[in-house]
Amino acid sequence: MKVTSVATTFPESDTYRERHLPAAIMRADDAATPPLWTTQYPFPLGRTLALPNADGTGYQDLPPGYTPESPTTFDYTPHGLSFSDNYNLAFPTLIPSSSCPRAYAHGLGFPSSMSSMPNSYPPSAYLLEPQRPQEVLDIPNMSTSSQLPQMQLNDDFEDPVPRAEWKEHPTYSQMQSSEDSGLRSAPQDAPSMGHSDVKIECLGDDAVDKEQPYAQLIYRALMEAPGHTMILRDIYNWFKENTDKAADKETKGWQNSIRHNLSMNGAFEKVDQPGDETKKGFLWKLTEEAIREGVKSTTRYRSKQPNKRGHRSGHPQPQRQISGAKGGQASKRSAKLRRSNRMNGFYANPRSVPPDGPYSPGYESAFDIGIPLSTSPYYTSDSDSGQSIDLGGIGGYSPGSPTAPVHSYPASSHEPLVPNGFHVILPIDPQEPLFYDDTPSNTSSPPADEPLTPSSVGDWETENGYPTVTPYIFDDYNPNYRESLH
DNA sequence: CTATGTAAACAAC
DNA sequence: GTTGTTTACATAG
Repeated sequence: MKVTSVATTFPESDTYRERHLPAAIMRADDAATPPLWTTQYPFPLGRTLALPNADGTGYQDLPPGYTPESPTTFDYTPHGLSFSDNYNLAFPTLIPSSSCPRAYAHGLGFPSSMSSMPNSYPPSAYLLEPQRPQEVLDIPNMSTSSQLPQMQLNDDFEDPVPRAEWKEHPTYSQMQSSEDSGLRSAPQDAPSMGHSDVKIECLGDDAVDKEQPYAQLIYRALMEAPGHTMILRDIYNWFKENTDKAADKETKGWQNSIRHNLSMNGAFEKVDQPGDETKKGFLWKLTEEAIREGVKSTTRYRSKQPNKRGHRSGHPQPQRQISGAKGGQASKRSAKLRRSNRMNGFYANPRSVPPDGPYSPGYESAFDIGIPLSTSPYYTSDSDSGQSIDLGGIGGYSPGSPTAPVHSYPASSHEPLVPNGFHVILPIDPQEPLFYDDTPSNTSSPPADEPLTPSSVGDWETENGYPTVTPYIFDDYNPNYRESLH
């Protein structure tokens, strides 16, 4: 498999660059004249590539002969698995969509019926560039690409609309024609090339990010980051450069909101920052689940407090909490408890619940084997059993490489690795719908927002001997079930 | 009621 | 002052 380059957008922050970019790349990036990318695989100008080592501890050297002026095509088969395979596995379904990730929010590019808020923000809804196969793959392999719904991988967000309807949608036709045209070599055929470009392409104004929730934006930021990790400061910077949240006000509210979302949304986890880092804070990282399935609303991670709106006085209560009720030590304790519970087994993945049950003695504590310090509450409240499926955590954290954590998931030499550090998780049955109705069912079906366990042979969970039935847990807002791990 | 944004209390550094 | 956690409240839909 040939890879011309890996394009991603990096925040301009120096600290970020220093942390994530190899010197050579930084130099290339700094080149006054943007590199000329092959016409076949156009890439964002001024941006460059960073191929993580297979072990995730660093970055590969640029291919021999590479220069900013004459980028070369080189082979890159870190795990003997073609990228098309990766994509194929990771994005098994044909999803039409516009190139605008926010279409759902704006109602652009889709029928109004498709604008309903998804249960989660699927990865590709924000994977604007990083996982776009056209930018990574050597398309000429038509046999492969024919299997691969590459064009549809662009931003397949949760789509409740039957596929039959997709075909009637303009966007779909557009994609079809694009597909028919063969190589998407023409610039106009190429999907959005960079995050900032996307904004322009989609709406042509800065209003784009205004309506995108923080969780999504953070997700995007992290998706663009090597190893899907960033420190808070860089996330701030990313927001400054890519959103209008920061520009809107001079207040610090947006930063608070970012922190709030990082803390409260289970899609984000923090990993320790070993080494000589700024020692200021943690690295924030996307969970594997988030990478796979996207962000879910932060709301669902919030504690289930009774809605007191009915009898509210109209202004904040003078002393709405006792000391330690929130934040601080008590918070940390509870977080730790949750973490412990989580690590205690079934926190991680409902589908990874050991046969003996979540509290099975033999169930190894992921927390003890060096995993992300994931305090992000994939949970509801302290009384919650704190479930989450942070499989990425289990064995997914490489303490020695904060900038490129190894996502050994599933642990295998065939672990698919996308050049920019994305480890594509795949065991999704091609027949399996990407998204599900979130309506709690009165039947035995799993929580609706939970992807159904693939029933096909070869399902990794099955291989692990774990049950494929997701236990019911109670969701914050739905007493009928609890979301397992998100 | 849900999703989201925001303010703020607090603790630890 | 920054970072992270958590609660509370406001608001739009």
